[in-house]
Amino acid sequence: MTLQFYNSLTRNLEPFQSIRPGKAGLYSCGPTVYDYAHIGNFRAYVFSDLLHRTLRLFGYEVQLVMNITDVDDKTIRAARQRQIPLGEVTRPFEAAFHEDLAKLHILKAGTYPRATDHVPEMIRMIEKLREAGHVYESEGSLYFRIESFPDYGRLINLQREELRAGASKRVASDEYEKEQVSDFVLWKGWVPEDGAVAWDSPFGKGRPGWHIECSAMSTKYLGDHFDLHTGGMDNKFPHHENEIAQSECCTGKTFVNTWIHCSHLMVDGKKMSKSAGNFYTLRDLLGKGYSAEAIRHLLISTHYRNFLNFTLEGLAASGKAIAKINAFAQELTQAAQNGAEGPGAPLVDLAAAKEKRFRDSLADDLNASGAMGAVFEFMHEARERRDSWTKTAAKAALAFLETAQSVFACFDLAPAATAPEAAYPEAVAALLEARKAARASRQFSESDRLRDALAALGWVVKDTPKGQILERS
RNA sequence: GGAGGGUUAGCCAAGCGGUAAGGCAGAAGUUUGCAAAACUUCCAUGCACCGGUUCAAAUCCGGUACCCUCCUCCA
Repeated sequence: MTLQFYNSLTRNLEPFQSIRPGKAGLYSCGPTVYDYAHIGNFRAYVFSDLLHRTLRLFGYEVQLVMNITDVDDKTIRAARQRQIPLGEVTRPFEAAFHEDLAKLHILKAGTYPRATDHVPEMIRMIEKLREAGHVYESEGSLYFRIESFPDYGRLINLQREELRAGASKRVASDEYEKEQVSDFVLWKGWVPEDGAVAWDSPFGKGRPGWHIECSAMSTKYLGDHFDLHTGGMDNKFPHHENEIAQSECCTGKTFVNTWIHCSHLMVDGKKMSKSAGNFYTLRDLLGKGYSAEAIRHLLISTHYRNFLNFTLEGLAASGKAIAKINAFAQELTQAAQNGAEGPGAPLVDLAAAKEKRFRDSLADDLNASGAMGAVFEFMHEARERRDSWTKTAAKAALAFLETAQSVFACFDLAPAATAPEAAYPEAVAALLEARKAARASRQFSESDRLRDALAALGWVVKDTPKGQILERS
């Protein structure tokens, strides 16, 4: 099956055909580094990673670019409030962002261009647009005249008359400085609130508008015309619409073939957002003891174009689900080492069939839920075929799980051996040792008393055929 | 007001015309000194509602209800 994606530009499912055979250029809208990203933001990045990994699974060499927005109203405001240079606001959050990406097993982009490192490119682009007659000046700032781009509004199916009317009640009626309310700024003339944040340009001292950075940086690293551009639904308008206008008016070429937008993460039926205050950061959740893998599982468990209602209950369910696959991988690893000889055809064939279902699901517009279903079906049906768990077949089964892991990246297929008892605090280790002795002499009331004692210290003890195992309660 | 999306078991969720995947929770059983874990089995005559098309509809068409997003901070 070939890959197909839902293209926001055409509102249709389309077979994916890359511009250059075997290669895919992917631009993923990155963060504004004025604060920690919340997991609603990370849904978009995990979605983009799912796309990235799926493209790789299907043999594409992916060139991924993700921007870091390190100059805008919010970052400048934070710098002013804290009375520190802009970079001292943005760099720590940029570093935190990369740490969070790594924790969520999001593959690294080839480049993470910063807006502040690409101001000359943006200025050149604005100059080109000005020469082509798309730009006008007002009160020291430069604006893009959307009337000069007939295709404006394709992404959101916008009626141009509505724009003219300024249909949104949110538009302040005193914004006269623009010819039309939906014209957007390319270059913001310096104002005192900007403080030291300013660049010299042929249009005077100032700073770039938000939208121009993505046009300048994406075309710099991926070319004037590239394959895929992703982001959250709320970036369709105005951000991506404006990117298209700027880029196409500047280069005269089609900008991006396929636009893919992921839907929002909800909390209590409402969009998770900074402004609403109903958000969790990755750090919050890790601090509560949830694993990054469970978070990743939850984020990919719903199709990217559907709303995902985030709950801690759902997160706990994800943690339990992935633990079962991990245990299954353990069993298979045992069989791969100690199993019988022979082809084990039933298990080998089953793995091939489920892998096909897995790949077909992903190819169909990134249906991760269907693909995850294939993995669980495989686990159950493999156990029904235990007779065929030969060394060879178990290796084939593990190979399928590794393929699944190459896209989902939420399992632990080779978990470390249970920590030795010596690794526990002394008091805990002593209780464990005493309980072990009590159990050896079948003094179960003493054993249960020691279990309660451990519970009082915050540990749950479980008896397995291999001995006692401790877990944090 | 305009544009777009949604409604499938207690919760999450796939399904894209051929008779309801999967996960969590729950129930019973195997195992266990007892638990836990693991494993096995069970768990929607039904897909918001009302019509229509069809041999066949959760899937297509028309309508109704409710929910959500966007319409220049937003991933």
